[in-house]
Amino acid sequence: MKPTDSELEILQVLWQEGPCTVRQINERLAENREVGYTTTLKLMQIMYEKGLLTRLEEARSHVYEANVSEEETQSTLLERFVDTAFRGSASKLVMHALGNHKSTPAELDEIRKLLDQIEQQP
Amino acid sequence: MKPTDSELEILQVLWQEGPCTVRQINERLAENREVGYTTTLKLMQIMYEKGLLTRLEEARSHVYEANVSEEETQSTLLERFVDTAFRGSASKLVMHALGNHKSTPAELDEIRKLLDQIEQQP
DNA sequence: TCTCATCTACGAAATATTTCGTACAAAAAA
DNA sequence: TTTTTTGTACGAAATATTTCGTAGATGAGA
Repeated sequence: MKPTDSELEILQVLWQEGPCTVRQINERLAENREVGYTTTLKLMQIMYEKGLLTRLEEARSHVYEANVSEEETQSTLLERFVDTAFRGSASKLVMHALGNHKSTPAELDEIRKLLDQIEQQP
Repeated sequence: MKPTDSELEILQVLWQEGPCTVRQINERLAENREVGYTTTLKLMQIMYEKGLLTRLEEARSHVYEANVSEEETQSTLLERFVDTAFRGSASKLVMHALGNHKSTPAELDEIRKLLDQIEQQP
């Protein structure tokens, strides 16, 4: 399941904040760009129909929760992205990403450790 | 300039093959999925108007060429992708990419060298 | 010359995505 | 109780993207 750009924006808020009402999401989105309440509502209803979100209808204002994990979504999107933008070459993508040196030394160390792990497997 | 998915598909062919006619592109695209000739033509005309492609009109069938480099396009797309899918964390993306995809030992070595380079800069 | 195949241009349909207005229910405030 | 606020549902407009049909030009071959 590939979320659209707007859907991903909503998922990001839910992954960071946990369960939210439409109003809460809308307020977070509105920090960055202008967006009407019913726009956000409609999007979340669609996402609910698609199974991207679950919701509790007990209170008058429903509480929504992400029904896909951040990790799994990132993997899905990444796979597609590697294919379409980097012709399937994950290492090329990695080089590019590291090339824009925005990573801290600690992060670089973590990557190095991961490399060690991978190379030590037979 | 962010190319759409279809536009990126066409750019990929041009980056691999060099200058092409619409027919050549269409044949390459048709290897993977069904797509009409005029569909490809129209897309390439739009890309020309946007400045994504240049073209030689000397022959009856125009010869198109990419007007944006693969590298620069990858950087643009990557930056956006890191932000939307990985909240701006390039290192998280790298970890995912290395974890999910199989890279050859040679590629992993290259990455390691790049890490060395980055860390040795003051 | 007279088809026939192939090309461009371009309008418009088809599809996908995003945005919003309106109707109506229910809680909260006056 | 009456009014105001806040919520859902949902149709449909607005926008973006993709697809295709048709018209007309041009060159190749009969």
